[in-house]
Amino acid sequence: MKLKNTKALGRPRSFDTARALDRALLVFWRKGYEGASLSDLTAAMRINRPSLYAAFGDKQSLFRKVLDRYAEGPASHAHRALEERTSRAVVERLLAGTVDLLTGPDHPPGCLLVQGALACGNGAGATRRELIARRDAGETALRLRLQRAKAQGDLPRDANSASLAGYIVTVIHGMSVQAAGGATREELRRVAAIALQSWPTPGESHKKQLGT
Amino acid sequence: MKLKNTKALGRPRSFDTARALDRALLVFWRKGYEGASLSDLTAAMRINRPSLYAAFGDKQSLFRKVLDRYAEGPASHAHRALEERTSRAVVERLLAGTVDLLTGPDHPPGCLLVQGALACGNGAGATRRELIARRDAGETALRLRLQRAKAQGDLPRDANSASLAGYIVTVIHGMSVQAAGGATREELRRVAAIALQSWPTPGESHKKQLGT
DNA sequence: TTATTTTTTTACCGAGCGGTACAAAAATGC
DNA sequence: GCATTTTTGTACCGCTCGGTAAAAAAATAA
Repeated sequence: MKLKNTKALGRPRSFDTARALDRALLVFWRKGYEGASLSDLTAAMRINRPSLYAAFGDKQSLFRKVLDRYAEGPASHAHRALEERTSRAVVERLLAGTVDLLTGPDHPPGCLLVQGALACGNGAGATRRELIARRDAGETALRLRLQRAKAQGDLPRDANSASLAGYIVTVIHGMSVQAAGGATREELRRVAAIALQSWPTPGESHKKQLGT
Repeated sequence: MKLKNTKALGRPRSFDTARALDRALLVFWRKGYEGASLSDLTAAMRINRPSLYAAFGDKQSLFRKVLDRYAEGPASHAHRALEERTSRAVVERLLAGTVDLLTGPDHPPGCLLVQGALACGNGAGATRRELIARRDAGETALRLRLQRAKAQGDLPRDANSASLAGYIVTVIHGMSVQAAGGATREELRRVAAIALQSWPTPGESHKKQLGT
């Protein structure tokens, strides 16, 4: 953490970096990593190119900062959902919050982590892998939360945490594609409701689910 | 239909258009519409640029022909799945065939209709909308099949065909994202199995599902 | 004031993009 | 043979891409 306990030397920056990041986020969200050109970005951020490079580094570095802001801002519901008391409440809140995110009126539809760089040219391979890693991190966090639920008797002992987490994450990613295609909030809520029907009840045992 | 009842005039084409299309398909599949450059395409197709334009038109026209070939070839399981006798068999076969497609060893992972152009720059907007239309067509075909199932007593009268079709398509699109991120065939089969658990039983009635 | 530091502005770079003009090459028709 | 038709190979077009050099501008330090 850098403390600004004294006046900075040199010409002061004329823009707010957080605001500029938010504007860059909207561009990447709508157009993806490759589809967002530096001209698109600088126009939206209302800064010129050298200022962008001085403040955020190159395009890939800017995108990573945007991803961090996305996780702390628009997608922050996911962290809170994992803190619910029961696994059922966790996935209910996770799905409900995701539907709201994917169809929010103040930004492009869909999920940045999905449509940022799903398939891309050679130049964006590193960014694509970065997004895969962040999606995997989310799935892992949910899996660990479900394992805890099993230890607490909140899920059947024969429930498969990894498969259940994979299922929920799959539904979330699928809803992201649906939202990018124009699905409405109500449609996605109905999808989420059906998805929840296959959620195991604490006492119940599902024959086809085995192991950890 | 043009019949080639006589020898064609002029210099004969030195490549097989179907083979060339298959090679272009692999490039678009892996890199998406924008990520696939004309140099990528001509190199993979083993033809030069003017030959490509003469045979297939511009990039967008080539992509549409590739989409048609994708539907008739690798993704043709979907048509066959809809012909199963019961709605349960339809979705089981649809999911199983989709998992095999998404993780096939002879081509890139994932679904071309999803990762072809999910979010993109201004130049690919028309292609993006084309993919949305094709995904919607698939969802509509499934919805109509489920409506028929209801009429035949194969699904509860209070089942919502549109929501159920939306749910299955969402799972399929989500599995496509998972596959693009490296999910294995076995992982996706477990996801499909869980997704099927919320499929309604003919006689049974689900309180939260209403209407058509 | 003058020196120093940082940001802004303008202009530009080489590379790659999608797309095409043009002429040589290879077939058929006569 | 020779004209005609189509495809091939080469070389190129204007444009946009991500990224940067260089100097003017705006602040602090002395």
